[in-house]
This record gives sequence, structure tokens and C-alpha cells, in this order.
Amino acid sequence: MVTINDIAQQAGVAKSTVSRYLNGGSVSQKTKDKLDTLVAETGYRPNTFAQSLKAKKTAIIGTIIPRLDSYSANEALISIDKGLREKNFQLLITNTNQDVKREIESIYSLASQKVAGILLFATVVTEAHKKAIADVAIPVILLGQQAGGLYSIVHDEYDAGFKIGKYATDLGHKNFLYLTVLKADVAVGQMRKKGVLDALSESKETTIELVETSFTFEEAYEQIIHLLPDVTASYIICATDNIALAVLKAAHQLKISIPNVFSVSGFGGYQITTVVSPTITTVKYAYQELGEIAVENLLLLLEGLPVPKKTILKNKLIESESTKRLN
Amino acid sequence: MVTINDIAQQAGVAKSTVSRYLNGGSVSQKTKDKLDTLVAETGYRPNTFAQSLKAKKTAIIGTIIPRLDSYSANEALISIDKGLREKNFQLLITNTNQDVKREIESIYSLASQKVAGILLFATVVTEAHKKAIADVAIPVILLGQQAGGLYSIVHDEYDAGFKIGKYATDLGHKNFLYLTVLKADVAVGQMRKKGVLDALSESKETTIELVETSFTFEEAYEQIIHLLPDVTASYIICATDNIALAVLKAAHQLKISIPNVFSVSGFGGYQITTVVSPTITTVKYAYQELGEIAVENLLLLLEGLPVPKKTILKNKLIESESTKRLN
DNA sequence: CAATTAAAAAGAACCGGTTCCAAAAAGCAG
DNA sequence: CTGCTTTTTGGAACCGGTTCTTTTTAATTG
Repeated sequence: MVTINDIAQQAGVAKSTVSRYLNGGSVSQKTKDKLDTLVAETGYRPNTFAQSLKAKKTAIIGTIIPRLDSYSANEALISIDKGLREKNFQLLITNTNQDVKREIESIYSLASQKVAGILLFATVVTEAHKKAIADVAIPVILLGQQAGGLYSIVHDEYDAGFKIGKYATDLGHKNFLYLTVLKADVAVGQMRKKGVLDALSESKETTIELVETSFTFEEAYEQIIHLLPDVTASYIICATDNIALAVLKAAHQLKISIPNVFSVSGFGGYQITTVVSPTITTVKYAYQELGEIAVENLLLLLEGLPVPKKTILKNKLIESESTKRLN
Repeated sequence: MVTINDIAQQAGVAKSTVSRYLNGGSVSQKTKDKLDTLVAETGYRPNTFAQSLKAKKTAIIGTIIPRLDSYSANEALISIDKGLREKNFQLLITNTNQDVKREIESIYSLASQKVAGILLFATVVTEAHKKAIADVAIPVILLGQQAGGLYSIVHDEYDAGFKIGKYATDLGHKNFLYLTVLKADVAVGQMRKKGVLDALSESKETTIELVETSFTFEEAYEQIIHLLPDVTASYIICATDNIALAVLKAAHQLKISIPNVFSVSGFGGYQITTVVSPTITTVKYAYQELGEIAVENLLLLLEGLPVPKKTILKNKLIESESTKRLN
């Protein structure tokens, strides 16, 4: 690989001159011409390590995502990528495969790679997270989860849950099955659920059964196909669209008609909810906006400017074919 | 940020001693203990830039993907990520947003970041690609597309197309609509199509109309919803599962019953084809295997070992509910 | 206990850039 | 043509690690 020294030597100038040339400093027309051709010929590109080593910083933003096939993370990543590109930052994506330990590792690992900032799609926020974030002296913004004292951008999970609960009881439903995810997930497992429960409790004589399932489609499907025949509820509230899809498939497999036997709704507003039949009632989250604000805030932090500790994003109920009025 | 010099100074030893300690060289128990606590206290982590600068290489593999929400790329990325992690390599993902110019840029950019190797999910392979790959003296493997002289791992596109064509004519279909993508895409736009056409030509009195559409669901849907009412064919061959999904949605919107009015099939074997109703007949590609082989071959190349220039992956026809026998 | 050997630590050079400062070259006015 | 200013260039130091060589310290042995 050709280095700045090679270029300097071939041009018969000092490497400091080449460096100045590369960075738009004052060089004579003569040496400029000489270096122009030399750089073009050799295809020379500065070693970014050497640059970053000297500069003590990079133009790289690290993102930590739980899964590579997460719809919500991908949607947000698209706008993050776009936003960063406009500001000449590079995006580094790290996958943790939903392993909390790897989330922590990734924070440290990104820090030793001297990324300028970190966007963390956390599943849970433990003390280890807080310690890691404090240890690495790098701006970190949590996405989709919140924790006291840390910068975070979150969806209004409680409101989303409440909207669904209200909507379902307004349709006249009384008996519910709620397919949730592990409680440790504060945003989905707790806030969202609390919204649902609060809304249901405003209506008379409602019952709700809680069953914990998985984020992944396959695991959820396996569980649901066994569970579905015994469901007596008239409305299944799924904690994510993925779970709702699993219910739909299981129902189709078991020849259970939706929404006639029971109504189903999800959370997320994944595009796929509009593609399947029946289309799924859901709450659409502002993933794209999440990404935009994440980039905006992170870049402000990098400049040392003040940024709100917590941003809450609005969502929207999308009424669709998978739910039915009872009264 | 704490550096090796800080550690050395606080421990009262030379930085070379600290380096030796960190890399498992011989150090006395006394200094070992001292450094143990010091490193733990300060949370010291070596600056990877400085390390890579000296080592003149990294343990990072760069991947270039056309879209962040590409199912096929994501499926492959999952196994790539897994494979690399096992070998202690890090994965760096670069998105090009389907911009060929950015594909080329990314190759150079990854090179100046001194990645050990590059996995390129190319959409097309131009001369500029070949030049870039030659310029950067780094192993590059093309995924999903092929080009003379370059390492590549591809799906058997021709065979996939032929399978669908054979299957459809066996069902008794004669009149086809083929929704394809831009011709510049050799793998999908040409090879796959050729397989279909060859299979159809083996059957008597078949007609086929070709219409070019987009890789993205939304664009394809917009086009198809206008086109569908006038379709006279009995079978719509979609060049990707995404397009097939768009046809399904448009049909549902227009109250056209599939497979009764016409049959529909895709290519890819996306999970979602098994979730929708009707489930979609498709050819399932070995994305996971693609990722595994990609990692395996790239690591062999890094060791200077011989690797086949071209690997062709098998695929499998998945017969499903979206297609119907005519005879 | 001195001589020999092994283990541990220190010191310097290097990786490939950037930046600061001093030196050289060029330009300009009197 | 001289002296002064401005522009261009060269040299050295530095970023934070690793590695090689040399020196110091500790252990072993006759």
C-alpha cells in the first residue's frame, strides 16, 4: 500500500508538503501539479488510522442493534444513515444478537475504536449499561428505551398501549389475551403493557390473561400454534406486530377466521401489516423520525451543545381489518 | 481517555512493559498485580487505531449492501456476522442506497480504513467496480452477482428461473406476464429471466409479456395497481418475492382472487411469503449458506490459500397457495 | 560467594499521518 | 541591487501503540 512517504519521495518533497497539499494548504502550482498526477497514478489514499490517531477522534458513529433483521431498527437505521451521510459521518453497525452482554462489550469496543458517538438500540438498561456509558467518555443516546440520567429518544409506549386498550374496549370487547415479551424490557414489556391495562380498567367487567412470548417470529409461532385452540378471549393484543403476524399465521393454519373468531392487533406499524390479509390493526411508530432526531441530537452533543435528555415520539393508531366491532 | 503511557507512568514502568503485559509476554507477578488493578480501575482499553497503524492491518471485514432493508442481504449478514464473530473478526456494514457510485466509493473508503477484506453485495458489476477492486489490494468477494476474474458466490439464477418456468407450464399455463427488474442487474435481470424464457419455450404456444418494475415494494405496488386490471395472462411471474407481495396486495385491493384469476410466484423464499395469505410459490435461495461460504472463503483468501473463483448455490422450489393448476 | 544464566524491564525505533516552527525561496518596493 | 515581506517548503515532534535490542535484576549453580 502506498503511503504519504512514498508520494513525498517520488515527488521529491517533504511529507509535510504532501500533507498540506492534501488538506488544502498553500502549495505552489508546480508541486500541486506534480502531486496531482502522482496521487492519481498511485491511487493513494491516506490511512485513516494514522489520521485518527493524530486527530484523536473519528467521523464514525457507532450503532448497536439487537438484531440484523429487526424491522424497527432497520427503519431507523435508514434515516440515521441518511442523516449521517449528509454530515459526512460514517455509520458503523454492530449486532448483538439480543445478547445483553454483547451490548456492553460493544459499547467498550466502539469506544476503543474511538467512534465519535454511539446510538444504542437497547433491549434493557442495566447497571452495567450505565457503568459502560459512564466509562467511555463518549456521547451515547439510547433509542427505544429510557433510563434516568441518560439521553434517550423513545416512543410513547404508554400512550400506544392506552390507545389500543381504549380502541378495543370501545369496540365492545371484554375478554382479552395479551401476548407480551419479557418484563425486563421496560419499554415494551412494562410501559406498553401498563397503557393497555389502564385503558382496560376504565371499562367495566374486562378480563385479561397474560402470556409471555418471544420477539422472534418463529419462536412466537411455535408457542401460539399450541395455545390458540384454547383461546376464549375475543381480542388478542400482541405486544409487537411480529407476534400479531405469528397469530395470523397460526390462525390461518388452524383455519380460525380473523377477525370473526377473535380480533388481533399489534404494535409497531411494520409495513408488512398492510400487506397481509387481513391487514393488521396496529399503532404506527415514528421510526424514521427517531433516526432523524437521533442524528440531530448526537451531532449537537458532539458540539457540546445542550440537548433534551428525553424525547418522546408520537404514534398513531391504524385501524385495519384484523379487528372487529362486537357491539 | 487513558493511554498506555498513563498506565505505564502510574505503575512506574516503561510502556513496553505494559504492552508486554497486555499481550501475554513475560512479566513478574508483582508488576502483573499492579497492572491488573490499574487497568481495572482506569478501564483502560488500547486504542485500536494505534494498534492497527503498527500492525498495518485490522480484524475488520467490510460489507457493502445496497439497502438496509433488503431481506436477502440481511439474511446473509446474519450468518456473516455469526461466522466472523467466531473468528474474532468485526463486521462493518456500509449502505449504498442502491447508488452504484456509492458502491465504488465504499470500496475505496473501506480500503483506506484498512479492512482486511470486503464482501460486496453488488447490484451490477461495471468496469469501475473492477478497477476499484484491482486498485485496493484487498480481497473482495462478490455476493449475488458474478463477473469474470473476480471471486464470487452466486445463486443458481438460471436454474431458479427454469424451475419456475417448468413448474408453471407443467400446471398448464400458457399466457404469462413477467414482472422483471432493470436489465443491468445481470443476476436477476438477465440470468433469472433467461431461465424462465428457456423453460417456457420448451412448452408449446406460450406467450409472455415483459414489464420492468422496481425492487422496492412501494414503487412496484404503485405500478402494479394500475396495471393489474388489464392483465389477461393466467400466471404472473415476479422477479422477486417483493414484487409478488406487491401483486398480492394490489390484487387484494382490487378484489381479484389469487390464484383463481391468475397465479403468482416470486423468487427468493423470503420468510414473509409463508406468512401471507395466500402463501406464495417461490424459489428459496440459500442466503444463510451464502453468508457462511462468503466468510469461509474470505478468511481463506486472507491466509493466501486457494479459493474457487466462483461458487454456485443450489435453490429449491417451494410450491404454495398462490399458484393453481389449469389443466 | 563469584560466575553464569535466565527472567524482567527499559529504551528506542517504527507505523503513517498532522502540525508547528524555522528556513529557504520568491516577490516586491525603494 | 538591496532589504523587507510574503509564500512555499523542510524538519522535527507527536498521536498511542508494538517490537526489537540492550541493560538491569534475579535466580541458579559449582
